[in-house]
Amino acid sequence: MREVLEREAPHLLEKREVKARREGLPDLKNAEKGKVVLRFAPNPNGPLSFGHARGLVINSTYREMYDGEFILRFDDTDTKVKPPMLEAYDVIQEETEWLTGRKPDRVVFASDRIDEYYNHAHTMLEQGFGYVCRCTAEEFKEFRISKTNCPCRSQPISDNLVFWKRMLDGKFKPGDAVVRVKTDMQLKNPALRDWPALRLQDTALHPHPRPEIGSKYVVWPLLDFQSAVEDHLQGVTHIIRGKDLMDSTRKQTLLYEHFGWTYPETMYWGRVKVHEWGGFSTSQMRSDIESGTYDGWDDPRLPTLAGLRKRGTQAKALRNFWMELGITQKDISVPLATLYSHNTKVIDDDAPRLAFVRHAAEFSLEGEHPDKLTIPVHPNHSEMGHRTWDLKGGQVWLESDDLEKMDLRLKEFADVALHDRIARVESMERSDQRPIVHWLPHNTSSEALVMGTKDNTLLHIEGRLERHKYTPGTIVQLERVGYAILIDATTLLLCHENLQDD
RNA sequence: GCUCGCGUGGUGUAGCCAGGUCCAUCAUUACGGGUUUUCAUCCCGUCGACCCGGGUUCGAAUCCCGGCGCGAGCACCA
Repeated sequence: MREVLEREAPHLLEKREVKARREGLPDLKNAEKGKVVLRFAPNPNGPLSFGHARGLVINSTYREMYDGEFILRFDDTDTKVKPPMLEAYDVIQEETEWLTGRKPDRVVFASDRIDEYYNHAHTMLEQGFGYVCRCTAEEFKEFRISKTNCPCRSQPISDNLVFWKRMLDGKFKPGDAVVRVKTDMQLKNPALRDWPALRLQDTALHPHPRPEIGSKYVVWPLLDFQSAVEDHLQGVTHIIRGKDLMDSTRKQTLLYEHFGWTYPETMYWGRVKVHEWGGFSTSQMRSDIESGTYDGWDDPRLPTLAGLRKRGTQAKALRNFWMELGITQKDISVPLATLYSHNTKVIDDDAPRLAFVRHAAEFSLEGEHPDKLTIPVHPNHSEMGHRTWDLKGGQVWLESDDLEKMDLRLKEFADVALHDRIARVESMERSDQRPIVHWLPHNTSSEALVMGTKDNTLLHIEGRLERHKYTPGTIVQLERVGYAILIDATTLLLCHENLQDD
């Protein structure tokens, strides 16, 4: 068959290659191995959220694919509306390393680069493609809507330079003056018309949280200007970001044309909502934490990286999750089950099994039975060893919900019949089809607490936990309950939201 | 309103740029079955989709036009 095709229609064979399922991310346009520079630029107004992980995963994966460079940049140029949080700078760097598996090649603080932005603003005014606009925001909005030039647009360069100096010297109040990029007020897209590049901020009242910056500057660049200039300065070759920034690309391209620069290649992803979480914003979480609604940024109910990590979500699972979504521009809504499925695949092989008996009821064991029991740590991995239970004293704990049936098989142990508070051993061998339940001997267990989340509330389940020597942070599987991470020896947190129990 | 973008099973995703091998990929969910002395893991199976209408073409998920739906931007936020 293949020979015939090769002879008669070789093009059909080539097509098959093309249609094979693509592995991983699509190729970058105009990318040369070793010469790709990517960046991820969050506002450090809080720790990273679930959504930020996409930017980190996609950009850092391309860094690996192309043996390029990855920059982590703090876009911390707003001190009032979305003020940075001092602790976030370190937290974000640590979280970035955790998620991507290595440190960024460069870390850039926009607030350290203000002089660079000033220089470019000055160039812009000097060369006449920017101007100082003294209209109010409302006045300018009218001009934007009516496609008419604002009076400031035509003032001479010398005036612009004078006004610029007065801005820098603090002679204007916030709102009194702004530096705009001259584009064209006739542009079809209203968002692009003479967009603002730098504005004034009252940094006496709203100082920058970094002590070395504080109230040092009153003129601050806006995102579109700062980001555009910095991308050029850092030699960024590819920008991959949310499609909400599409107009940013268009604005910035106009600025690049003025400067005679070439804009990087861009790609976008759409909006992602997680069904169970709905909408969260960093500022909203911040105020909810301050008001005590949540325990902190690592509250497991919160869609933060810290919260996910605390409940045992693995970096690898997050990476797989975002890689699977890829970079389509579709706006999507995904269920947490998808993330949990990835996480389960990552953790199961390494999760030692432990018994946790919920709402435990105590029984006395009667009848012939050994006083010791040895069972595997992991049913699929004998190399993980075994655990030994001490049955001396004959006191055992069973789960309240399992007591509806009087005849039960204690897992890995014996068939028993329940009567009052007595469990009589009927057979060590499995003798019938009675249900198999997990259980614990009194001597090998302690009281414990398992926490979980459900519908944005915290669950607390009390019970008996098998004795163990695992350290906090270990992820175990509680048999018949679910995966959980150790907070301390007798406190655990369920990794995945359990939809059917309790 | 203006501007931009996106529409493949319940949820995601591949295929679309370079039309035929697509009665459409893979994953997830649900359901069923198997392995297993866990309601876990693993394995097998089943259900299930090209937004609508025209056009081009021998042939359209793929190209063109129109409609509809959804989303984003139009901040002196990022």
